[in-house]
Amino acid sequence: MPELPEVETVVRDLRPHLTGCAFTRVWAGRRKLRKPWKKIWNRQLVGQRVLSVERRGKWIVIHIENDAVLLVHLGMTGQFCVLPAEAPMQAHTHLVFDLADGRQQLRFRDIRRFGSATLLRPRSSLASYFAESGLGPEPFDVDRDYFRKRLSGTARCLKAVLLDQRLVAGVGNIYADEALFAARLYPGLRGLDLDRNAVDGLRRAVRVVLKRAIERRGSSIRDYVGGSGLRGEYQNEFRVYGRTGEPCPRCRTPIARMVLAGRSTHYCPRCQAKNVNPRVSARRRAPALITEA
DNA sequence: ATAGGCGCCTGCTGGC
DNA sequence: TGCCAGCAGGCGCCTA
Repeated sequence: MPELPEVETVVRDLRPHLTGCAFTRVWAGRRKLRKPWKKIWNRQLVGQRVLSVERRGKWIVIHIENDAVLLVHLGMTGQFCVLPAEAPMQAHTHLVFDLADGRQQLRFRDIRRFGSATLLRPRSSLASYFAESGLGPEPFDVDRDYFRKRLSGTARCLKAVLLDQRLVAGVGNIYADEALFAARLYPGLRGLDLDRNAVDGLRRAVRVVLKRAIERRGSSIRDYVGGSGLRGEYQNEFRVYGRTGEPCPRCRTPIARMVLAGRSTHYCPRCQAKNVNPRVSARRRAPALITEA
């Protein structure tokens, strides 16, 4: 579910509630998440204050006193909210952290349990944790040269490249499709098919789409809510994602759907050209890419 | 190196 | 009405 804009929204919502606040009690349910929660972490967290709440890619990073980090991933259906302690406990709530004021709780809820919560100690292991997974740079930190280099060197399709967290961290299925539409690029093009302009355009599109989605507090299709329980609004601005058969907002051609990199992929068959730069260089059209619909 | 397939989970929708 | 297949915002593992 949650991609960079959703996780960023959660982090921004949680930050004012958690920063400087101590955990007074931790409760963990029996059913395990992607990684099991260890009982010893309860004791290690109680009495400790939150130093900061940050985001890295799709990860929520909560720095705690006592040289620890609470690392949370929302998977597909994770919700991480501060709620009044008396709020009814919803089904699929797996972790509850009582906050020092006694009136509020931080709760982790996850229907499909693809999410995870881990306590890392010491804090310095955070860097190696991300390094081992090869987590790439934040999209807003990526410069032109890096993007050109990584794109030109790969025969993988653009959709797969954008979903690969090692290249750029935080893009998921929705924003990959939306960015490719914004850049007018066919998702099945290979990285090395693109000229410099196209690569630069894609980098720009990723940033613009993510930034706008953050402004709209992310996208709520079914389960996603921010850290305050509020839904996002960007789903109202989708141009292709989930709009199979509806008219393209630019040219009215029906939006098409195909499976790429194992994921449902939505695009406009007319304005997302299979050749790189249709208006400028029809010559560059690669024959292998203009067959099949 | 990379694509494809599966598994991990639950819940909802649409077709018959 | 009921059943079943297919689908869903993620990711890691395996195989070819």
